[in-house]
This record gives sequence, structure tokens and C-alpha cells, in this order.
Amino acid sequence: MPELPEVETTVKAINKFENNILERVVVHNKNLRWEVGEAVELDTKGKLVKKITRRAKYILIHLDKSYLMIHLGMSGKLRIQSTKNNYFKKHDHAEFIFKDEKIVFNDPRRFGSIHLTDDFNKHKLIENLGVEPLSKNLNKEYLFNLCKVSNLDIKKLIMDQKKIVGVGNIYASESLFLAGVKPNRSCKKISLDDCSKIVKAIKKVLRYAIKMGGTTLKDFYSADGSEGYFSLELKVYGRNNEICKHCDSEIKKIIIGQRATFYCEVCQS
DNA sequence: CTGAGATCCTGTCTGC
DNA sequence: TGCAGACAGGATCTCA
Repeated sequence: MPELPEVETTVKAINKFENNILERVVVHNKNLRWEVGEAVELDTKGKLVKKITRRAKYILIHLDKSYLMIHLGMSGKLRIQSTKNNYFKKHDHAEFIFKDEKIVFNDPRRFGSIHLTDDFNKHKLIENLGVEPLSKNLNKEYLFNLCKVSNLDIKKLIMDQKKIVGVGNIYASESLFLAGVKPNRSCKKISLDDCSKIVKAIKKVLRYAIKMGGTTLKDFYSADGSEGYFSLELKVYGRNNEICKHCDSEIKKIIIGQRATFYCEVCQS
């Protein structure tokens, strides 16, 4: 489910808990992508939430001297629920309980994770991550320098979290369509001018998707229960055998790195 | 070091 | 309708 826009949308929905006291965290199932450490329950009791931010696809809850890191994996989502409401869903694995409301972590496939760390920048899952796509660190020169030394297809490169964070399978296809670049083009055949188009496309697609509240395909909802409307804007993702919205040819589906990839043979080269 | 492929897990959809 | 198999928005790990 969640790529950068969905995580950003989720962060916006829960940032109303900033400056509130996190009374306690209850973990119902610690067998997530990585085992949830005891500290997540033990060392978070009664802590003030100072800020809630995002780094890559991680949600960061800033406590007094530590940080809760939440990754939603493939099927994870958060939802806000009244503490008076004892309603419980299958695959609710953890609850972050405040005075009147709680944030519930639900994740059917359990590819998500929850950590408590003293310094998220030094956490092994974060320290080696690449640049934020919406920052100035992602620019045509940065991408071109990566392309010059890579033997990957361009789509694999822009999805590599150690190079650029936040771009997942949907937005990779969408960005390359907007840039007019075929996803299976070798990085070695990507020019500086192509990099300029790709960088602009990534930023534009992600910004617009955030504005639309992310992409709801089947089961993404923001923490406040709202749907993401970027699904209506998808130009290629999931549209194989349908007609391209820019020309009249058929959208093709190929597999790159075991992931479904969509493109238009006429609009992209 | 790089890159390809398997792998973790459950739910849903497709085709026979 | 039932059931097997494919597939799903992620990302790490192993191996060549």
C-alpha cells in the first residue's frame, strides 16, 4: 500500500497528537517484519509526543528522548479510534493510547514494523537511506551521477530506497510515464536531459498525490478514515490493455524486478 | 562491490 | 460453487 504520499497523508492525519501525552503502547502481536522489542511498551509510558514527522516511508513519533519508528510495509495502516470504543479488528497488532483517542496499527501481511530508538538517523534501517525526493537533494545531477555507474533499468534505480526514498511501485510507473521514459531503459542510456525530466516528474507526481490524499487501490485509508483520490489520476498503473490517456495505443504490462510495471510504448521511449 | 531472485505473510481475484 | 494458483502498494537477505 504505502508509498511516500500515503505515509505523508497518514502523518498529517495523526499529527493532531503532537503535544499530547502518550499514555501507553499495547502490542498485541510482536511478530511483525521484525520482532517488536519490549521497549516499545515499557519505555514509552506517559511520554510527551513532541512532534510527528516522516523520513522515507517511516513515520516518526518524537518522544522526549527517543523516537517511535513505524513502517507500514505493504498492507499496514493506522486508524484513529476513540478510547471508549472497544471495537477490535482482525490484524490489529498495536495500539498507541492517548487520553480520548488511540492510534491503532493494523497490518494483515505483517510486513510493517515498529521500533523504539534513541536516534532515528543512526538506526540501521534509516542511516543508509537515500535522498528525500521532495528535497533539493534530488536533482538532475544527483540522478545522472547514479545512472552513469548503474547497470539497472531506470525503474529499479528510482525505486531503490538507498538512492531515492519514497518512490514505490505505483509512483515509479507514473513518474516515468510523465517523463516519457520507458521503465526498462538501461540507466546507461539515460541522459542528463532525461534525468531532468524524471526528477521533475517524480516531484510533480508525489506532490500531486499528497494533495489528493494518496492512492486508494483497495485498502488504503488515511488514519482519519478518508480515502485517497490519486487513484483517479493514475495514467498507467493497473491500466494494462486499456487505452493511453495521451495517445490511442494500449498500455503495456511488463515485469521488472518481480514487480508489475506499466507503460505506453508510444509516449515513452 | 553489484545485481538477480527468494522470501516473509494474508487476503482477494481469476480461471478451470 | 469450490479450489488451486497468481498476485498485491515493501525491502531485506542470500548467493553468484
